[in-house]
Amino acid sequence: MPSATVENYLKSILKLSMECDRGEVPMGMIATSLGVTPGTATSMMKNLQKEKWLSYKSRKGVTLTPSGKKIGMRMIRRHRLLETFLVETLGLDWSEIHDEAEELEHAISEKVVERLDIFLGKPQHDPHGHPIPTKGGVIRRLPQKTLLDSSIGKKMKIESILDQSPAFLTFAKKKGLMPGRMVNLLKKEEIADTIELQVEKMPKFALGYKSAEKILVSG
Amino acid sequence: MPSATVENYLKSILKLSMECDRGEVPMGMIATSLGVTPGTATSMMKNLQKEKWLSYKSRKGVTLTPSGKKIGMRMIRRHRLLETFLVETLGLDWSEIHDEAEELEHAISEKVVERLDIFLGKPQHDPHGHPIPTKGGVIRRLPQKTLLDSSIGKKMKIESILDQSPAFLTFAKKKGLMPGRMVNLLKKEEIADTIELQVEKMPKFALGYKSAEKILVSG
DNA sequence: ATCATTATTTTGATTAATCAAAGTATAGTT
DNA sequence: AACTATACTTTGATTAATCAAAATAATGAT
Repeated sequence: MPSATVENYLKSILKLSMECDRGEVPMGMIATSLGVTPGTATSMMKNLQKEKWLSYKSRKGVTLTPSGKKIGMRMIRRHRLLETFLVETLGLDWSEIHDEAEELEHAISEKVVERLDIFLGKPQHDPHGHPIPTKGGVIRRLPQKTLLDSSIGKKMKIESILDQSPAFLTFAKKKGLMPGRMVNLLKKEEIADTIELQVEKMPKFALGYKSAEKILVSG
Repeated sequence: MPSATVENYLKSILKLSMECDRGEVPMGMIATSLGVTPGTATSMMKNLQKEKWLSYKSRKGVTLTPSGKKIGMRMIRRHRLLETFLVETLGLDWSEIHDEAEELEHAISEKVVERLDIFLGKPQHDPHGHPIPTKGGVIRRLPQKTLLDSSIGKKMKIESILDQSPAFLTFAKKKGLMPGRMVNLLKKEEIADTIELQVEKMPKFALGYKSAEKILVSG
């Protein structure tokens, strides 16, 4: 039974290893991602290795073992199911659910997670559009690309918003850029560093390249 | 922001002070109720006093301050709302909800508690029949007595089961002795140390005095 | 009142998680 | 190759929560 702290380390390491992947996750990323000093991260890695949740090579980095990955995945599943519950059932706002879920994910039992999953109708995505891993720890992934890379004139479904900062989320919401909506990329203005787009029946508008890369679409 | 441990101490002390009340709650009860050694309890009391959550008199015992009572009440509210949610919404069994709620009550935020309360329709009682304190920390209490003390022939409503052990709960459930049901005390057999009773349209049966004192009724 | 029992407090140690600051590699210039 | 900056590790200390066992007080029976 890992502590809440350990669960957080394993979840963060799993996420880091999925994003910026190069076999090993370097110490520095772990420390910043968890908001601890590098020394704390190092000493924690030694403990996690002792428990066989990961393998740690000094000044190289860290790779999760299957059992470590399993715990990390479990935490992601819990987090995303909880976020879904908080929005769908309790009507909390998109922007406030992350911190709530962050606490609850350590307190909820396996049994309650599975009941929640059934109650919610086995959702595939959380309110941010992130896929919810299965009980077995598998992420069923659609082929996705960023809005910037999608083809002009083809209607795409918004899958998720990568920048989860309250500021960006609020902006995105106002423009209709929410998971599930259909979006049409009208044109790209390379020189102006903008794209023009239209979400369903809303007015068209422009978006910077940087922001367009924060929107994942499929279809 | 008290830690989960502190929340547990304050909740337990509040409960003890409501049950066996004599002004001060003695150390021994606190230690056993929390499953720690007496020494641990003593040193904890000193910390809690430093934080102004209670006042501690050496070899006398402990009384909660208003702020300590408030935290204790908040935990009871959370616990009972969570138990209600687990049974009503997720369909967990009566006998398994206590431990789940015990964990979740420390992780849930004020906001989520209140949303949950609304979602559940502001229930007055948890599934065991225990009253749920209001947000302000008030327990609205009906006049209640034990089944043993109720008058013969008068139909009473079962309010709660005092013995929450799985064994007793399972037995009570089988016999229909559940909060909300109407019960009729048919006769008392002082010599045999039993009462005879009937729950709604179920067959009549006998119950020992000791067990009859574990059922709270009103009406 | 005296002594034994029980209740409580003290003391000294332990564990998990953390930090600050000092030390050591590694990588990237020049 | 030498040097500097960055990345990482070590060391020593701290805090909250706990225990075991020794010390002390209170209670109750003789």
